[in-house]
Amino acid sequence: MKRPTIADVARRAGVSKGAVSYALNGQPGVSEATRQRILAVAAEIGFSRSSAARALSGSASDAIGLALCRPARTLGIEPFFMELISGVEAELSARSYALTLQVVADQDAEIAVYRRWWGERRVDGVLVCDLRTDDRRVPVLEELGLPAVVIGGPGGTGRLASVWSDDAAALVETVEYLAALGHRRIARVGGLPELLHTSIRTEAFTQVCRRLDLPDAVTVPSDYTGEEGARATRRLLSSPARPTAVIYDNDVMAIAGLSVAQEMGLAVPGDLSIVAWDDSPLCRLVHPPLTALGRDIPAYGVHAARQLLAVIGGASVGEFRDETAHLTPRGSTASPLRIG
Amino acid sequence: MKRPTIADVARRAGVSKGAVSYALNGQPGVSEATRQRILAVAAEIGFSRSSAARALSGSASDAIGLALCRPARTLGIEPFFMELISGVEAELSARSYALTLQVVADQDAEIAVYRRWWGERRVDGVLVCDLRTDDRRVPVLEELGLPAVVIGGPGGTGRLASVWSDDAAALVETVEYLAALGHRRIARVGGLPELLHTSIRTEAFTQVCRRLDLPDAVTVPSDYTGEEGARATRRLLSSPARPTAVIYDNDVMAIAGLSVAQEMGLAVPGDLSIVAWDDSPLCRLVHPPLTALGRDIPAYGVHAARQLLAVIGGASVGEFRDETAHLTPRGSTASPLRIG
DNA sequence: CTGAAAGCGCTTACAG
DNA sequence: CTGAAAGCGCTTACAG
Repeated sequence: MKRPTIADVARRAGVSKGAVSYALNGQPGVSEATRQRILAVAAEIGFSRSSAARALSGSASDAIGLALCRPARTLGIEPFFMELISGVEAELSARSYALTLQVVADQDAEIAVYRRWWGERRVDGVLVCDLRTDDRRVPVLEELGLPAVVIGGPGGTGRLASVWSDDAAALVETVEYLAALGHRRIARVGGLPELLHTSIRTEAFTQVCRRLDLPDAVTVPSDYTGEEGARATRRLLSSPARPTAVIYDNDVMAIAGLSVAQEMGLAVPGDLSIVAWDDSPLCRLVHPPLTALGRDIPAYGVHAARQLLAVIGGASVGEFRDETAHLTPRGSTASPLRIG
Repeated sequence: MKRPTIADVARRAGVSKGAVSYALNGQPGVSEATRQRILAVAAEIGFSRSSAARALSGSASDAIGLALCRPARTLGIEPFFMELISGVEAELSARSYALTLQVVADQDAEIAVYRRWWGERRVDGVLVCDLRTDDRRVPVLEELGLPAVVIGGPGGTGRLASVWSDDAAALVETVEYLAALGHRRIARVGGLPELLHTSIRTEAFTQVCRRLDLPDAVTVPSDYTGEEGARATRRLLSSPARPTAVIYDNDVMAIAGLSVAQEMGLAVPGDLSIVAWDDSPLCRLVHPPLTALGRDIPAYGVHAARQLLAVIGGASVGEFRDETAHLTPRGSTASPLRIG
């Protein structure tokens, strides 16, 4: 059984194929009555336009691309991407756009995917994640002319549109909160050092600690996995002047840190306060629940998708500053116990 | 700057467009020398075939679809889907297939998406998740003739190909293990009751408990969220004959259950043993680490994708039985303490 | 407001 | 083994 084409609709509605096309695209060229009749016929015979034929005729492919460059093991465990995707989807489905997903091994593979997608006209634009310091993907996308929105920044996005959140401000708020509780030795377990937002956080951390005259504002680099988070925590808690508070760059590492503290016989929050970035349901599941920096990630995805659709639509789009993460104090932070 | 077409390659290589097409598709019709020359020219000018034109000419669209019908909040927190997707991707990228993802609100929306995808020739086939008892999607896909592989079963998949794992066997192994430790009152916090694998597990649970002569083999239905997992656990632990062991249908609920037990002053595993399904890094992060039922989810995705590509290729494909989940004992299970 | 026609970039019989 | 040509299903100027 062949699927109906635009010619079937035209024949059945007694009009030309062109008229059907205009009616379907909501363009002038057909009377309102004709348009309604055509739409009714199309619905009746279950017609939907071939996306291939549309794309070939110069229309958009009505799909956007998202290439994810993270090893499978961290992809699964971090809620961030799925939440982002669900937001992106919400915006795309509303406009009948499809999302093409591709997991890539490294930046070169990612760049090759962009070239292929654009060459094949498979996507109308892409969302770029995990912006790095001095990111090689940015100039390639600029050169290709592939519509793109970078999720990250500020800065480092060249002439590409972007959506970002003020991580520096969120970090400062957190350190000030811990300092107000009486903490003096605050450490941080950071994310992948090559990511731009990691260096933005690290820089902000160093500066605010200097301003508040806190010593030893050490950041231990990590990779977002629980194993590395645990290792970094052990190292920090074994040091002679161990910190009384640790800020983690994601929820998984924070939970691993909590476990390590308990293993080592340290009370949380009595002996150690813990703050997690990327608030998630996980933070509320553990005992004590974790104080966390959170924001609406699905909404972030919605905004990114909206920006991209605007770029695809030909609009001149710049930076969009999303909500700043806010701190939700829970049971894992308190004033440090007086020692001796 | 226009992107190169097959005509550009043909002109530059001094052959017809047809020859280029044959060369690119690895079909007979061109000599090996010519093929190499054509391929070299194509690479040189950065040519890739328009997927739209290919699809329109009757070739495959080289994309498969995955519609996910879960609320955003559970999508993010469960590693399962991301792990599955990373496996699916691994198989697809190797064959240059794209993955089109769509998050849908309910089964009707999902069915509409299948109809649209097929009508638009946007995908060559689909992967179907979260199989339900008496699933309405199955007959629709059969009628449409859309190549599909159902992830789930056994049973309930009609004439569609499927990939499944023997949850009943895994559950029996778990109950026998707990019984061997001396547990008599074992409960279970189940997943969404409408999912087929939930009812398969529930049925297996009831039967093995009867066989082992264990009383009160109660299953509390839930929805995979931490909140519901916590609520179900509170209910179980407050009952007069509280269980000494609980099996959870996912990791998130198990972690929530652990938290509740600790809140209520019950020692794990002394007073309560906990087993989590869907072993994940999370299970190793908490304290004590959770005994869990696990299997290789990315591999499951690889197998599902491979099956689907076979179906698309016209092969007659049936059920594929994947690895059975195996139990990894960790600190959350032990013999129950003798009660006074 | 409508109809006939060209064209998008491929694939694939069909002659040579 | 190669070349010329039709056709996939749309969109969009271009005449009427």
